[in-house]
Formats: sequence, C-alpha cells, structure tokens
Amino acid sequence: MRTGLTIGDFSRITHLSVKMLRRYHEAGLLEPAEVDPSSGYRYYTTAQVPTAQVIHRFRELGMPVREIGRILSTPDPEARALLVAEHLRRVEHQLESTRSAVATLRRLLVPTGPPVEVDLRTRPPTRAVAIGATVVRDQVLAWYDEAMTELDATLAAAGLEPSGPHGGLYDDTLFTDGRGHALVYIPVHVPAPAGGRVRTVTLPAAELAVTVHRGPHDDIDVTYGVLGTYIAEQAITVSGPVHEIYVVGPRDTPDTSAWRTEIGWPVFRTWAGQPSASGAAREADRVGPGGGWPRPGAHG
Amino acid sequence: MRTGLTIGDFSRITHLSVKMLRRYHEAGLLEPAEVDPSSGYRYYTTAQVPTAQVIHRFRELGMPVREIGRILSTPDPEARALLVAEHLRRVEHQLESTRSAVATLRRLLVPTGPPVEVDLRTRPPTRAVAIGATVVRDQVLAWYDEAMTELDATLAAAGLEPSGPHGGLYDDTLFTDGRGHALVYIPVHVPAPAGGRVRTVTLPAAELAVTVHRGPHDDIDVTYGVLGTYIAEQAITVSGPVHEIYVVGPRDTPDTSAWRTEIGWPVFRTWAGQPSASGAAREADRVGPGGGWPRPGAHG
DNA sequence: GCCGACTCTCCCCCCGGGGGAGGGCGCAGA
DNA sequence: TCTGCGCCCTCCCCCGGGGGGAGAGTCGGC
Repeated sequence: MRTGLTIGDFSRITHLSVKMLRRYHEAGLLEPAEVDPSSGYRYYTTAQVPTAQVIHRFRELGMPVREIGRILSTPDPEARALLVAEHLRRVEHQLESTRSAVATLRRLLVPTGPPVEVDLRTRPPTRAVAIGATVVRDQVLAWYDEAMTELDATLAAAGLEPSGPHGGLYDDTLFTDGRGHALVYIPVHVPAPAGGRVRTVTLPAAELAVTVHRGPHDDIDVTYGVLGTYIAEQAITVSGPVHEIYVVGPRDTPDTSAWRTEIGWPVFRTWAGQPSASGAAREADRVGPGGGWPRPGAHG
Repeated sequence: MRTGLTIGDFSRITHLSVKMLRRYHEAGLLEPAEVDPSSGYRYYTTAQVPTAQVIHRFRELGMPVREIGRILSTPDPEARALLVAEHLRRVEHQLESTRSAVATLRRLLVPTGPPVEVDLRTRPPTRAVAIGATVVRDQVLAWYDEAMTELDATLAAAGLEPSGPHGGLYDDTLFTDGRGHALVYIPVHVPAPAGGRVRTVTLPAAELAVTVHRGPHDDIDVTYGVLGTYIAEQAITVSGPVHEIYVVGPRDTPDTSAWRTEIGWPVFRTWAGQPSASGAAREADRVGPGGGWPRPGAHG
C-alpha cells in the first residue's frame, strides 16, 4: 500500500481540480508531500488539506498566485498577517469601487444631469514643490498617495505653508497608452530645499478649459467625457498635460461626496470668439516635446 | 478639416486606451462613426462618448465583452434593462461570496473548530423524482435552481408530497475535472409521471460516511476537507458519487446560517471494526461504470 | 500477465489585457 | 511640393489563470 493520496484523491478532498493542483505544484505553492522520481506521480497527505484550502480562498479573493507563494513562504506569522491584511484592504477597496461603478452605471443609463459649466481660464506661472515620475495608470493612485506624503513632509520640514490647493499634471498618454508622466505639486510662495524626489518647479502659464468634478473620483472619467465633448464641439483641440486641482480632496475630508476637483484641459488660445479649426489648434502641440510641463524653478 | 475625432482624441476623452478602443471595435462593441476605407483610420464622434463610458463601467463590473455586445445590440429598452439587472444580481452575489470568502479565510487562518462528527450510515434504496445532467462546476448552482424548480412543478402537478428532504448526487469528476454528472432529487413514495427532464428513479443503497455542514455553502469545501481527511486517515477509499442532503436549505429559509447539509461520502463496506487497506477499498469502485448512480425506477 | 483506470507531460485554446515592431498616413512648415 | 514628425494601422508575442485533449507511462486488482 502506497502511503499518501494520489492527486485524484486529494482533488476530491480539497475541491481543487487536478489541473490546478499540478499548476500549484509547478508554481511552488503546494509541493506534494512526495513525488515518485521514476513515474512523476504526485502524492499528497491529509496534512496538506488546510494549506490547499487556504490557497483556494486566496485565489477566490483574487490574490495573484505569486503573492500567495510569497505569503506561504513567509515564516514569521506577523509579517504574514501583514501581507494578508494588506490584500484584504485591497479587496475591500475593490468592493467599494464595484459598488461605486454600479451607482455610476445607473446614472449613465438614466442620462440626466445638470449642464456642466466649462470656462476658460489662464493659469499663471505657479511656483510649487513637486514630485514627477513616469507611472502606469493603475498605480497612479498609490503613487499619488506616496508622493503627497513626501511633499507634506518636505513642507513641514522647511516650515512652509501651501499657497493654494494642491494638484497634479497628467500626461495624456496615461489615458491613451496607460503609461505616462505625472506630477503632483503643492504651490508655495518660496522655494523649498530639494530633497528626495522633491523639486521646486514653476508650472508654466497655460490656457485651460476648466470644469469642476463633484464627488469621489471613481466616476471622474464621466466628467472628463463631458468636458472633452464640450471642447471637441467647439473645435478646439488640446495639447499638453491635463491639470487637476484638488480643491477639496481626500486630504481635506473623508466625505468623498464633498470633494471638488477642478479639471483643466489645455486648449488653444483663440477660443472665446473664433472657434478655430482643429488643424490650427494642433499648432499648440508644437510648443515642443514636454510643452506644458513645468521647468525647474529657481532653487534656493 | 476632418470631421470626427481620431482614436487618440477619443481615447483622451473617454479614458479608454487606444488598444481597448481597437479591441472593442473588432468585437463590435463600439463601431467608430467612420472608418477611412483606404487608410483604416478610425474616426469617432462625441455622440459615442456615453456609449464608451457605459462599456467602461460594464467592464469594470466584470461583464464579459460578448455580453456587453448583446446588451448594446438589444433595441428593446425593457429587455436591455433585464439583462443589466441580471448582471447586477450576479455582481451582488459575487460581492456576497467575496465577503464570505474573507470570513472563511479568517477562520482557516485561526484554525479552531469543534471536532467534526462523522458516522457511517446505510442509505436504503430510495425512490425519488430526479433530474440529472452533465454539468460544469461553475454552472452547477444555476442548474440546481432550475432543476429544483422543475421538480417542484412536477410534484405539484401530480399532487405529490416529498417523503423527505431533497438532495443531490454529484460525480467526483465534477471536482477533479470541473465537469461531471449531477442529479438532484426529491424523494417520493409513489412514482410521478415523467415529463420534461424529470424521471422517477431509485437511488441505490449505499454505505456513506456522513457529516453535517452548517451554514451557507460558500465554505462547504472546508467540511468536505474535514470529512475527506477523516476518511483518508481511516484508510478507506471512496467510490461513486457523493451525496448531499439539504436537510435545511435555501428552500426552507433564507437565513443561510440555519442551513444544514448532510454530506455523504460513499465508502467501502468493511469499516467499523477493521480498517481496510486502500487497495481493498478500491474494490468498491468495481461495481461497474456508473456504480452508485440511480437506476430508472418503476415508472407509472 | 492483463487490462482499465489513473497519471504523466505537452501543446493548443479561451479571455482580457499589454508591449512593441514595421510601415502607412496626415498635416504643417519650409 | 517636399519633408519631417507624430499619429495610426496591422500583426505578432507576452502575461495570468484557467480549460481541453492527445499520447504515453504507471498502478494495482483480477
């Protein structure tokens, strides 16, 4: 009599398919207790059943296989608990955004809404402490949090006060390609000492078509759509990074419904009055690579 | 001047990546308003922005692309609303099972629990109205609902009363391969007229190792694990379909925590007393193909 | 020793995405 | 009118996390 359960037996006990058991073996998640070196047959023990069930639940919660492997190979229970808790936070966030997507969907399907006000505004050159980087779209939120924390620390260390609400500049390739340059900043009156990733820059002047997004950011793309539609119908084409100003944001209140975000879409100058052809507007694209991005300001 | 937005413009407005817009075009979800026949360039209009946003939200909610296509191509608003509502129900169910998975995970990671009682029981031959089919694992729940509804209707039409709690037989390939034969039944004293998929059958006698699962079925695999472990450690190997009896189930109360499900795992006869070798137990497999499955009973 | 059930590896498929190569197109400035 | 650059095209390969199935080897009861 063979000691150990065949893969089929183990599959029946754990409700993991044979295919999956083999895959988890390859991935190093669940080594069989014994592998016959000549036949390659996998043999499991009942002691492995709980592990299999934990793996099953992690997968059910959408945890990537690699991360499961990392957790299972973490010996320290505390470090392990941290990893698990971190993933559970992600899951919770996911649940929240699903709920939010349902709400947005309902609103989209019952198309009603107040007319959106768009106005043209000139952004004066603005001095600010800033962190910029090339980021991937689905990491931009985490990156934002981290960067803002660092900016806060810099201001606190230098004893400076913000001279206005913080904001960000986002390259449009972030949306078209899912990857692009982003910059978050806090406006200041006087330069701060550079440190870490923080630089003091001057946001160049720009003509922006601005509208205000109210509420959490889950459906900010809808406001972008309205703004973009409005602009497109005025035959004005855009150029340069889009500008978001977090007038009321997560750093002001946890009540997401109170948030106010200004979205500033760079437009060609000759607006009010003579709608310009899209071709003419494209001229604005020609300010050169990086046009619309801040230049390092006087430092010190 | 070209009328229409290039794919890049449209991407910036909708926050759908260029790749995705092309994919959705291929899939027929979002035809560009115009495609230049010579260059293949796609041109969109602002009128398509809302559609793009709806698609975006559906995808966010995990709706398969094909189903989005089906919804978008459904002209009747009511039929369309039905499809949407159906998916939202699925999403809701998903949220629920995610929460449940978190709870189960916590229990698994803090391994505590009352000892499970397993006892050996002989299932006598049982006459029942039943529906059987080969099903895929992730459709087995929907299939169960449908089949039970049909069984209920059959009993009601024939004026019969169940002679006990309903249950199901599930081929173990459902777990090992993700596909297998399943049969749900309601026990009856007298045969019912065959109709639709309903047949009157006799569940053959069987020796079952039985335990009771308490609560919702999301973590029923854990109980299977305990039962399977217990059996494996008694060196008794199983054969034939597993038997579930829904002593208290969804048809009795919506309070899932009150559910009681008996899980009966077929075992070789010579249990109590002499633990048999796994090899000997396999003999039970040899009752022939389909062993343990019911035979059509006397009809009429 | 036979034979059927089980297991092995290997390859292709699915979905919903992304990266990147190589080449054509649009458009404004020279 | 040409040139140059950015945009867009198609095509192919990659990823993760699964499934289907072929062909060959193994296990173990009879």
